[in-house]
Amino acid sequence: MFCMKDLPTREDFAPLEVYASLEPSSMLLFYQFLRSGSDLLTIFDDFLISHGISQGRFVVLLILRRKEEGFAPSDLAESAGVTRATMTGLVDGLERDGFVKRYDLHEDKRRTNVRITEKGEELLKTIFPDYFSSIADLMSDMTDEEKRIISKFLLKLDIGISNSKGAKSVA
Amino acid sequence: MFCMKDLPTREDFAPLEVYASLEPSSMLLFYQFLRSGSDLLTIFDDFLISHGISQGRFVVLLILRRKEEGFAPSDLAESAGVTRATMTGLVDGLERDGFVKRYDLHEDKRRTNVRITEKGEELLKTIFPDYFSSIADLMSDMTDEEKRIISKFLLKLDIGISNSKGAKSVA
DNA sequence: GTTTTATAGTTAGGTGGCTAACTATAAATG
DNA sequence: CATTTATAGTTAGCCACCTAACTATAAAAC
Repeated sequence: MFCMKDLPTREDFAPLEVYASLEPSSMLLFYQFLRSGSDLLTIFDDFLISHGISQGRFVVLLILRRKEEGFAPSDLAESAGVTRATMTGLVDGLERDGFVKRYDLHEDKRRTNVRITEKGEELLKTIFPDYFSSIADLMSDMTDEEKRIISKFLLKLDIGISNSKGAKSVA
Repeated sequence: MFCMKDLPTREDFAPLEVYASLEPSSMLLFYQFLRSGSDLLTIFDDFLISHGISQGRFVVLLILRRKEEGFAPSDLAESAGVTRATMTGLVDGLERDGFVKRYDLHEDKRRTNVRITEKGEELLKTIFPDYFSSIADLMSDMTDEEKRIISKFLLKLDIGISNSKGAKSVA
């Protein structure tokens, strides 16, 4: 979550113009983007919590739905973008509540296979209708053309992001 | 943070078309946006941690810089978008390390005033040059015209977001 | 002017991430 | 084949946020 509800204004940057590297338009967009992204994440979280599931758990169920034969916990972690340690906790909770099940793989005793259960599928089915319509509502002010433009922007931003990661200078 | 590195593709939504409320283009943009926003937040975090400060603390210092005479902790919490309890912890840590100082307000013994110290200012000054140039780099693929378009999009999204909040149906 | 209500800040305890270290098994190497 | 190295998963402990409850003070209402 990004902690800055009151975004700085263009005037706030005026006293900082001694810094040659300061680009107010980039700064403003950066903050605005973090703010919106963070708000969207919060809304997403709250929505799921009101349906009795955490974001992490929900995403695991969504991923499991993609492949009937199940996933290794490490693949789930990779797909979800969390550590294996975190995935252990998510799967523990989901299994305890009966939404997923672990199966042993006898060819390699280190490995495990995780599958969604019938109960897990049912949970998703109760959430989906609201979920889809809420997201559609969020985007309802935008035309398809606008969506296309934003999507292109996000790709450019991703390029900036991966460059940063590589350079390790990052912001 | 948004847990879903492998975003769903358009094909992933095909089996879900039984849901009338499903709008694949909205869903894809929603996920793409969450993903990029989350990546940006992570980069921002990592950058600050490499400079020895947490995001929450950094934002408090940025806010304090805006007003010489300082802020009440509750105003800081409001501006930062965190709870008062969280702000107590942030100010505790910053004060312990000498970056801010609490002052009593004698006209109302419940209240406190928090100000940035010289040491706090110095810390920001060591971070700023890198900070500004890193953000400028992130945005370097975009023209000013593009920034303007994105900014407009984000405002539209914010409208969707505040509508959701009001409706409490939210996604 | 006593009592009720509201406000500022803190404390206590919970959650969901993380890293680092550990266990068990498998694969590679001498 | 014995030993080293790598891999899958888990455990333990940290951090930053949250909510709910508490303390002290101030303001409002009888």
